[in-house]
Amino acid sequence: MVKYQDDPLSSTFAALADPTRRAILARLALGDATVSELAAPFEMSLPAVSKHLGVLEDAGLLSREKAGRVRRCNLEAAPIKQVADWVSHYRRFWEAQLDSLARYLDETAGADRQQQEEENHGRGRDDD
Amino acid sequence: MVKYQDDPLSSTFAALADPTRRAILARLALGDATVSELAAPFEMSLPAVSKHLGVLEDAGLLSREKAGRVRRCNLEAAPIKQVADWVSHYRRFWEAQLDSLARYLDETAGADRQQQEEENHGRGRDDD
DNA sequence: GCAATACTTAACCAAATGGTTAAGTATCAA
DNA sequence: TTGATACTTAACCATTTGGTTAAGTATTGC
Repeated sequence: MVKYQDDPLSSTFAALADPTRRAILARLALGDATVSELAAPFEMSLPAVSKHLGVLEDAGLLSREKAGRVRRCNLEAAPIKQVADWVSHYRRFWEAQLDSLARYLDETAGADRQQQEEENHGRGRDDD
Repeated sequence: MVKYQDDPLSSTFAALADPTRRAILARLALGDATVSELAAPFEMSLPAVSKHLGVLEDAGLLSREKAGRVRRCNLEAAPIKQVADWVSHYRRFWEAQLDSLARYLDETAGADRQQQEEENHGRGRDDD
């Protein structure tokens, strides 16, 4: 079936699709750490964490340098920038939603305010 | 093993970790479309596309409304905004890298240029 | 009503994922 | 050199994923 291989964005998204790995990245955002330090907060075995680190490393999100018998892990943000770039193409869509909400609020607040109570069944989004 | 279930960010990332699904979203960014229209560019079977749409819908990235015997699919950008928010926490890292790269280039271009060839084993990243 | 259209659902398969335990490797410390 | 430390690798397992084909379900048009 052969997935990704030369599809960096897919492997980045796949790497990020796991809460353990995102927690590891969050930890690394505070500063570099050894494998044991990264593993400590999790209940899973060390090999399991090691695999997660492998996935992150394959996705280019993490680099490791051996220093004696410990491996120092560093966050590598470049693939996240790729994600940010991909995401940016869709920004207008959620902003459009906010825009039309704002426009709606403007309109109702502006001219015909008395209509508000008659037809406040409108576009009832209040979870933003 | 029970994954995600109540981890929207994970299921969003997982949904985005497939080029077919990202292509579908890109198509939907041009306007809504029926299932057949979405399926047309791909060589895979219709059920396969249907499954992809199911994954996107489960992740909240797509909504479908039945109109007669066709299903109109719409892009839903809210989960992508969640991704953008997550990503934003890491923005400073790639900006920092670009900064330090710029600083490094400034330094090497500036003062001691002759040292470059003696120690260009340094931070040998050239794949940016 | 009957056939075509536009799907979805079911059943199946191979490969990938995420975990385990056990064994291996490299380094430090005594 | 021997043992502990810090991992990684191997082998295994259950579940998920992404595809297939075949069958099922609405809806439309004749």
